[in-house]
Amino acid sequence: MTEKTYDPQSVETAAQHYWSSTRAFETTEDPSKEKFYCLSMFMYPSGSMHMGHVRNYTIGDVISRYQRMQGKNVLQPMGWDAFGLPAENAAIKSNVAPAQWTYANIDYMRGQLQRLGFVYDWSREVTTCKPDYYVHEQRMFTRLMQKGLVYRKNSIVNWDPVDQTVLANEQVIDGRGWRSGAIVEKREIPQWFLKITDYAQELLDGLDTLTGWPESVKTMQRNWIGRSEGIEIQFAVEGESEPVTVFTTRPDTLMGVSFLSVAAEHPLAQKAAQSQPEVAAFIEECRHGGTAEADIETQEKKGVETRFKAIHPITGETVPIWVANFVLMSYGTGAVMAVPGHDQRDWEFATKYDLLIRMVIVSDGVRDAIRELGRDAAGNKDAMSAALGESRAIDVVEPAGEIDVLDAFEDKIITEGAFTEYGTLVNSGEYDGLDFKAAFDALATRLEKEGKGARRINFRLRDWGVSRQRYWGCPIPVIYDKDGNAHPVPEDQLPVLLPEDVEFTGVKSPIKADPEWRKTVSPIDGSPAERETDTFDTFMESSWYYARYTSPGASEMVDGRANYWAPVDQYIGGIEHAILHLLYFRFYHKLLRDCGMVDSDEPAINLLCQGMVVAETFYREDAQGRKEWINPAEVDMQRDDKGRVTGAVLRADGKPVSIGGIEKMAKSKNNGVDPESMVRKYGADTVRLFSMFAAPPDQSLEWNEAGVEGMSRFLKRLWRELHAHVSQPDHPEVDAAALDAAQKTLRRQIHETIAKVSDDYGRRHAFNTAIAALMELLNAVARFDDMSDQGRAVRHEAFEAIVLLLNPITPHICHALWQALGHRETLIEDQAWPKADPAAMVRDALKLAVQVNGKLRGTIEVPVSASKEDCERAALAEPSVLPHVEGQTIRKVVVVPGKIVNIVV
RNA sequence: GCCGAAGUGGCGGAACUGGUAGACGCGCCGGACUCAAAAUCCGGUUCUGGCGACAGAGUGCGAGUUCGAUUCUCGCCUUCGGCACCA
Repeated sequence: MTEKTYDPQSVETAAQHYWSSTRAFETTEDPSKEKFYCLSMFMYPSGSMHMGHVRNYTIGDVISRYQRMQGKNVLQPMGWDAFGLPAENAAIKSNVAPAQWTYANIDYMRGQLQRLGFVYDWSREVTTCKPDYYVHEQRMFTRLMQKGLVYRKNSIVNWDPVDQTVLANEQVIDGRGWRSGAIVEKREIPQWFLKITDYAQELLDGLDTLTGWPESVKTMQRNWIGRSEGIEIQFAVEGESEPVTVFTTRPDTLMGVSFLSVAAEHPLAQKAAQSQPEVAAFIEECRHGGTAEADIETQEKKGVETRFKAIHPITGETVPIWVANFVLMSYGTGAVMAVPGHDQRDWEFATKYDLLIRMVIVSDGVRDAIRELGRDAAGNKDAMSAALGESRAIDVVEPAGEIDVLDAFEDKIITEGAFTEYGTLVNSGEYDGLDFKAAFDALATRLEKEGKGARRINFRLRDWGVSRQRYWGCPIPVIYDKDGNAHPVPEDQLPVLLPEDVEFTGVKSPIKADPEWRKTVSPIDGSPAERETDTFDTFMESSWYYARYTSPGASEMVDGRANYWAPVDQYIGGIEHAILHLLYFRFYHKLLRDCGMVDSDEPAINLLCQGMVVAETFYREDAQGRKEWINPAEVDMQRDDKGRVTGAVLRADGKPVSIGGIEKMAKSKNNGVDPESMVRKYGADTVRLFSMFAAPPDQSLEWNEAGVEGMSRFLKRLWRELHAHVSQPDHPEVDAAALDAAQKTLRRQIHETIAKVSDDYGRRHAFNTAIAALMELLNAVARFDDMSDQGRAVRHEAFEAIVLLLNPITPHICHALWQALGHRETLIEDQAWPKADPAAMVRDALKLAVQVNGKLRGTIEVPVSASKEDCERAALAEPSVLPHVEGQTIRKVVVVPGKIVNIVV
């Protein structure tokens, strides 16, 4: 049992074998125990694990094992997000069917997970590309169709005119198709949508109940949902029967409207294009480029004037209508009223095309300045200065009056940029002098009375487009009859199977290319009909997998077991999923609830978003200046005698390479480190320990092999020191009353460490500082050379604590060391998390810092019972403090009990 | 462009509720052991000045609040994540 040196491979094989042969992590519903559902985002089977996975799953495994040691019934499942684009790309590249590629990857990666010691309940594994999984998704969709939560409408996609295919945003690079290089066009095709907007308000309100989610994620979701209160206003168009409807959150600026802007896809733009070649040409130009919002928002703002004129709903004035490339057809009504004086984007557009800029709102400062001037025509310059800001005030010629203030402010708006804050209305006829709220109410009431508008709550959130024109996805269960009417596939005909044994050569989906696959009959009258050949967005599968884990084998999507396990107690995944996945996940849970499948309102109580794994990059440039990226594993760093990095060399040839900076681990920069090779070299425990130690879980983690070696040293040292201890003669129980000062001190540190580490695991998820505290404890134990009976007893207590506290992170070595400490039960069976003993943590003296004017000048030690006056007296008597207070008047002394004394002189 | 984060020694990071900045680890320097090396152990290591005691500066930049700011407020800079068809 007492091996001399630590051999990770044999220790880990033995522990893993023990866990799998005893099925230690298979879980059943047990109402007598508190449940804990710990879920890490499931894996895309890309072929091999990367460090991001290791980090994600280590965090999940640590939390699961910790909760299990708290005596809870823990569910930790794993599965495969198996549909998606990369399988199609692999199929094209290596001429292997997507299904075959996917299943082979899953088999390999399952082994990788096991070798890292992650203990999942594999009896609950899900694979989303299998019919026994996606049949439930199809059935759910047909039910949602019947509930009216599904509809079909045209929407815009990226179209590659050369490959004749729809491209994902990722496949559009600088406006061109990634394979063909052709300039991408926008194209409208009919697609299926889920009415997530019906749940917009609930998704927004629900965020307030998610106290265990990071604030940043909730803020991003709130902004994404984007609730705004405003008015929908109809502008009649001269000579047209259909008005243009706009939505605005700033009706107070209505009198400042100097034109309307509509999207290129807006019906009025299309109509203008018929008679105006320049409009047609502009719309054509807008068709180029991708659909990504980032591209649209960063491109140059351009527009063209149409022949149409809109009629202002209050003044009856006519204003021009423009087509503009920054108006999104998918947001609001596809048309906006432009108020260049009070909206910066409109201001830039108006400046560029020389359109009218009107001032209709003034700041409170200007309003106050005018009131001031009304009372006292003198004393004007200061008021103006305050109202306008330093730069404008100097230009004002005295004597300034009310008109000068307004003129100067208007001048500022026209030349310097829009004034976008709330203020007081001017140049607005009967509405002059009103503030935002009063103007909003007055205008809303009038427009509603005249039938020209209505108060409205608008959401930025758009309905979820779930159609994809791809092969490797779940077939959308819809049948089109001969008249083109869509019908859900009847439940007894589900699943609609995706053929797996196909030739996939590239552009066209095999189920679209095959004229037979789509042939079916109408569920209404049995006449010939065709299937939908689009497949679902893969976010569909990842929106409910957590629920399926609770009910393996259920004939429906979930069964009664779902309410035992759901909601997830701890969800762990990358911050990159903060909006899309996590919003669809929440939405789908509400759909499940409304279909009577779960009782809860939200799918996950606590959320932890881990940061990325990054690493240094290295490269050499060839003659053309192209960079050849070199893997960090092949490079040695060079340093000066102060340890500063001076350069790096390729180990193979000893010649220098350039250092390219820290980047996210990626194939493109060849800075990925293979987890498998790290496990072979150092063992899974070391890899797990490093990934938990090097950074707090929510920050990015820099992979550094020297740091990994440090972790390996720590585990070897623990092994050595612990075995040295157990080779000593047996020791008695700890007798707290009989301990000497040094023994007491070590014992206090043991219990302080138990308290700190428990808090770090359970509340803070600060695994890095938990490990640091355990290292400090081991350092203290190693220095503690007391070989007496009580000395050995206290040392034993320390080792037991270290092994138990470290177990969630490095479970293999702890499994072995627990038995080395003489336990007959294995650690996984004992499930005992240690408790800190308050009696062992009592101190009789406290250290206080003494500051003079906020600067540290010394420390004092006082009894725990010392009063504020005692502390002050001791501080003023401290020799290192004296020189700084002598000859000075003491103005104030701040004493913070247990922390600090600050003397102000 | 919009939304959300992050920025602290040579490096990763710590300081949890406004109270001793730099825990722990890496790297580097010095020492012990060794024929030697590896491994291991011990000591040192923010910067500047000083032989030293010590003094001064210091948490991206610039202001502010406070007896006291890495922490709170305002304004900037840089880097990263997301932006609806990558997952």
